Amino acid sequence: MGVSKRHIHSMSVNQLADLAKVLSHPARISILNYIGDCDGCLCKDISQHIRLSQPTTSQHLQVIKKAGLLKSKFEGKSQHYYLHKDRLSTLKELFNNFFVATEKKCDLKKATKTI
Amino acid sequence: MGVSKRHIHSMSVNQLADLAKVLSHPARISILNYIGDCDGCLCKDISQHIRLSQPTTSQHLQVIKKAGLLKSKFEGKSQHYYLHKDRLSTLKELFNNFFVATEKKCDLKKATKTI
DNA sequence: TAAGGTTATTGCAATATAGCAATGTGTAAA
DNA sequence: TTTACACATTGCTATATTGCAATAACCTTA
Repeated sequence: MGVSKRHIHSMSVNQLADLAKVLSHPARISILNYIGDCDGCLCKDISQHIRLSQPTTSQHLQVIKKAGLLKSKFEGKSQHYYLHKDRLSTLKELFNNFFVATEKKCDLKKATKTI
Repeated sequence: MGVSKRHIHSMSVNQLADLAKVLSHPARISILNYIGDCDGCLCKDISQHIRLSQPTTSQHLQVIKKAGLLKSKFEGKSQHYYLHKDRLSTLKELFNNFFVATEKKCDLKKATKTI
């Protein structure tokens, strides 16, 4: 029926897919890159830099933040965005584990074949 | 207008986003997991295992293959799917580089701050 | 050639996503 | 209190994605 059937997949698989989805839009990659360069920057600056409107940028920021990859702090009249470094490390590990596990399976198959 | 504005982003950013998009659906993660366990398996088997219809499974397979993560071979009357290990390694590196670069930026900022 | 098995494609409906203008919300300074 | 600035939310349109039934295409083997 065109509805994504999340429930048939395992927790961990859904979790990885959700995090990949955050990275699946170039604007969100650009935003993460820019905040890395310019820790504590504002939505306005980000939107100018990536050349998308302020509302669009704000929405992307919410998506990234909901996934836990950003922190934000209100200072004066503006919201400052920071990378959530620990969470990024976790994410790095999750992706790495996925690839390593997949590679390992290949190697096991190959080893079994040569016996 | 609701059209994704790829052109405003750099090549490498678009490339990473495209690859993340492949992993952004749980069915595709499950498929990669399963093919890892069962190298050379058939669309029919995969579709039974992940409990999605054969057409749906076939479409996901095309998406993954188009990104270069799968190889396939016709043997007899059936198509056998294999992981493209080299390409997976490249992908692993791409993601890793992204995270490492992002982390490094944070560290540089921190170092500059303490000076 | 016909029959059977496997995969790809097509066509459709339901839902999700991306983008922006307009508007609301909240804070700081005048 | 008013003004000004920054951000979030709402409402909308255009497009993309997900899923399956039906069907086509393809390759074996009888």
